[in-house]
Amino acid sequence: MVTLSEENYLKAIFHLGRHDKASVSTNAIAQKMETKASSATDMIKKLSEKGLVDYQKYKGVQLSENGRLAAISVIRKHRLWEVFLVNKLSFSWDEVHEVAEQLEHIKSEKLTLELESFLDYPTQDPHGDPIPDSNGSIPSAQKLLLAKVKQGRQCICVGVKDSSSEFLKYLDKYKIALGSQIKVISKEAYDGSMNVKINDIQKTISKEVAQNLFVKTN
Amino acid sequence: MVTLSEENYLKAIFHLGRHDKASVSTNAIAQKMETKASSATDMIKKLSEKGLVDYQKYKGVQLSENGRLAAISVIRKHRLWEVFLVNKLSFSWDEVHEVAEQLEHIKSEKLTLELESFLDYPTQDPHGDPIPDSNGSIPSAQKLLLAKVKQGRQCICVGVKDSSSEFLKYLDKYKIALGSQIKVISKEAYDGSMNVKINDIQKTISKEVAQNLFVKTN
DNA sequence: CTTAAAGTTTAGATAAGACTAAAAATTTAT
DNA sequence: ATAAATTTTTAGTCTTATCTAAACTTTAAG
Repeated sequence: MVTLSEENYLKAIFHLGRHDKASVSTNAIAQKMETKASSATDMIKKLSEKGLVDYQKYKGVQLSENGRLAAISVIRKHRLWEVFLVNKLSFSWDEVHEVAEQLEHIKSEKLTLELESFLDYPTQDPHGDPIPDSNGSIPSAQKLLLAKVKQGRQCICVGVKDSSSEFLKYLDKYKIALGSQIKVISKEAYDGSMNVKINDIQKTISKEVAQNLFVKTN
Repeated sequence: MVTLSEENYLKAIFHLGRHDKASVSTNAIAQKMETKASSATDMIKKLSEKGLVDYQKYKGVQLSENGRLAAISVIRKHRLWEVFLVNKLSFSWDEVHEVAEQLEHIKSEKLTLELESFLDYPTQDPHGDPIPDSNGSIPSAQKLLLAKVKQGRQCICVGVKDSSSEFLKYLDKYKIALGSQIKVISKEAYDGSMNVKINDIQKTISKEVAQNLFVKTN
């Protein structure tokens, strides 16, 4: 049995180890979990004893195969519930996180499968993040940051890197949503800002925004 | 903040104190919670300090107004989720309890309200139990046990007293569901069994079954 | 009305998960 | 290459919810 707390740690380790595949440091985990390094060490030991992570003292951890599957299962449920909250109940994409953090821990294989079917097998959550399937495979989205898009190119918004409520509200305010057409008119070398057309409306976008918006070029 | 464990105790006390309004004994609570009397005492003290129950040593407990509201809130969520599982996902009425026991603890007022709206404001769960509204009022169902129905009377199945998986499966097997028409043909004084017509099909029903089926006479 | 049985509470222990403070290992800088 | 800084671990404590065993109340029997 994986406890609620263990699930949260596994999820944190998964997210921290996502990009570079070096091992994840105790401090990084503690920071993500908003706890102290000593607490992280305690939990790491427990996860290690349960075979969910590979751990060597002072060298950080990596998820084992079982740990990875457990983490992905939680992430899958989190994202499915987010879709439910937005598509079926009237939550907006900046309101779903906290509730999904609770719902992701509900233990029922049948529930997850039925929910997935009820939602018509969505492949991404309201922020554009991919939803793992029941085998733990994660559909890879070939997406890039808007900041990387060359002048003159057209693209489609497919996700956000920062899914904080503040950023999502900013996007809502300017009618930027998943699927929005974005054309890069010009880029300002000085501050990294961009001149873009979003759904045919011209707007200047800061570097901060461009670095937190994922797009797909077409 | 009411913890998960506290919520479960409050729910247990609510159900135990439902019928007679005498105070609920420590042992009864311990038994319902499948724990020891000493553990129940500990929790009772905690609930008492939080003002959720009225407690006098050796005299049992009663829910305070706040405790009652907290218990009802949990029951409301439990029953709404059961409706969701049966009406929206394809759970049968004997499969919902365990999952609803988890879902009932999700904390989000908005979620509960939106869920209720999504389900079109149901007034009872799949077992015929009333769903409290957001103010904590419980619609009273004027129902009685099938065992009490007089010979020759016609009635409608509106709920179950025993919602164990075994009983619900028995009912499914003989096509007895909420809304089924039941006519009492005759009653056997010796063993309390009954001869009934259920949706025009004749059947003999044991005392055990008749004492666990709620009906409304018309 | 006294005593035995039943029910309840207290005392002391345990496990999970967190914390503080201090020790140990590693990394960085001189 | 060693000292300083940083990171990580250990040791000991706390809280929540549980347990066992023992002590204490209440109830029931005679």
